[in-house]
Amino acid sequence: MRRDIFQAIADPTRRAIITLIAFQAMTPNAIAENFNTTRQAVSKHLRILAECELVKQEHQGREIYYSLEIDKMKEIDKWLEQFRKIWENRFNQLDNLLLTIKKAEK
Amino acid sequence: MRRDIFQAIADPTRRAIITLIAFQAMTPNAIAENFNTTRQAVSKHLRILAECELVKQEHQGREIYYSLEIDKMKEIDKWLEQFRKIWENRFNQLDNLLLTIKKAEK
DNA sequence: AATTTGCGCAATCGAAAGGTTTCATATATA
DNA sequence: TATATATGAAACCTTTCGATTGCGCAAATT
Repeated sequence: MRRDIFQAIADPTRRAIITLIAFQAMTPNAIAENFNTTRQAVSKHLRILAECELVKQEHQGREIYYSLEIDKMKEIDKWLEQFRKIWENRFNQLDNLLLTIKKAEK
Repeated sequence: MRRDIFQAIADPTRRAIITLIAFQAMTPNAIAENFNTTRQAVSKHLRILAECELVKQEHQGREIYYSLEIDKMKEIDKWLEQFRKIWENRFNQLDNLLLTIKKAEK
């Protein structure tokens, strides 16, 4: 199935996993210890994250270390870009308003 | 049901709606004209967006104008913050590497 | 060689998602 | 007042999601 990064971060457990492995690679078992679910459930989440290339695997013996593909996260940032322009502009408008008020006070 | 902004933006149609009404308020009918679904389907999406306060309504006679609650979008940005630090740091590391190479060339 | 450990995969299940159709209601228009 | 229009809500259906259970396989350990 076609996976999407926005769909990937929709699930709270997956967001937690992302945060967890952002700084250090971890095995499925180690990750699962942090949640109230089975290892298999975590494994499924990892598969979804891997499908949309949000995580990368590093095999080491029988263990698999998962780590965050940080560049992929930029895609979310990229989508936000269009809106950031708006809210920054709003802020400028507020600036202008405050300036107008100050002028009026003089 | 408890709605979540990340769940809200998981659906591609909802993301398109968000982009559509980011700059100007629109009625459900006008919004629906842009998609290959019924007005009722769009209405459902709007309800979900309203539930997590991503859109605000402005009643005007029998019409309802929907517009984006831009501040709510910042919550996504806020979550991204922690990762932005990482990828900016990566960039600095690359900078340092390039610097080291330059030094070595001398 | 036998057993334990780490892992992914497949089957199954209940809940939720997203869509359509049908309706009820309020406002505009004839 | 009768009719058309804009909208939300409810009922229903199919697909997808997230979780569990049971399994098989490869690597480590005994």
